Amino acid sequence: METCKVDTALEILMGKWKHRILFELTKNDVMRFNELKRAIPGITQKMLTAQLRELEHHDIVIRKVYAQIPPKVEYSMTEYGKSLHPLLDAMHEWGSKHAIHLKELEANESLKEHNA
Amino acid sequence: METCKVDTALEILMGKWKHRILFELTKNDVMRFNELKRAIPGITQKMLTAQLRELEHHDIVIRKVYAQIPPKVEYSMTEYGKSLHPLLDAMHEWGSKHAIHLKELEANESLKEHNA
DNA sequence: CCGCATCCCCTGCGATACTG
DNA sequence: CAGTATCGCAGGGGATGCGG
Repeated sequence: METCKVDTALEILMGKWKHRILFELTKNDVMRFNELKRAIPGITQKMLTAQLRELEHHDIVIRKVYAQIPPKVEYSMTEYGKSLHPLLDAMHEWGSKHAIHLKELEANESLKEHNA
Repeated sequence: METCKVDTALEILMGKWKHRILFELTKNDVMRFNELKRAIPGITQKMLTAQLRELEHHDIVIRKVYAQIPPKVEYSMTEYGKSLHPLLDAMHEWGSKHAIHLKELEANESLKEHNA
């Protein structure tokens, strides 16, 4: 195998909010629209809808509509989407360690500036 | 731990070419500028430079300059950057499987269109 | 409650040309 | 060989308002 398939994985995560949505859906198995919106500070309705649609289109997330008033829509990960869990966990773990590393870097840089 | 650190990991990979660069640098331990450029079809000099600079700034990649004419610059991953290897592998592996899943999805959709 | 439509801005990226 | 400098555009994404 020669070609790089990392981008194929990244395509799924691409977009400013997709990973946050997935992160929430790994913590809570099933969530309603506004529940997600509240859980993700800063996201707009437009973006939440758009990103969810893309995830749905990629068969990562499933959308369940209850025909009632007021409307009720539930989102959850598909069985296939759940195959992303280990990956998300790994990224989360690496990210946590990197956050620490970042602080060290910043500390060093402010030292340099201080000495300059 | 409550906050999502997946984005911290994604920040490293963000940008159209970063993952490709890292992918090459996992295959070949150390590469020269033009060697990378040749290995990554479609990338421009500007982008290659920019992305390398960011990776360098994040302490993922190291840049070694030889003071000679013609110039010679070598890029390689830092020890710290190598901690990304397992993650990149995992993404590559998931991506490979997903590429197959994608074909099934497309097949289903063309079926739907055909029946419509 | 859930979502679509519209407008607009900003930046990521490409193309191209120039230097030590 | 290994970069910088400049220009320009497409589209991702924010703000806002309407609709079932």
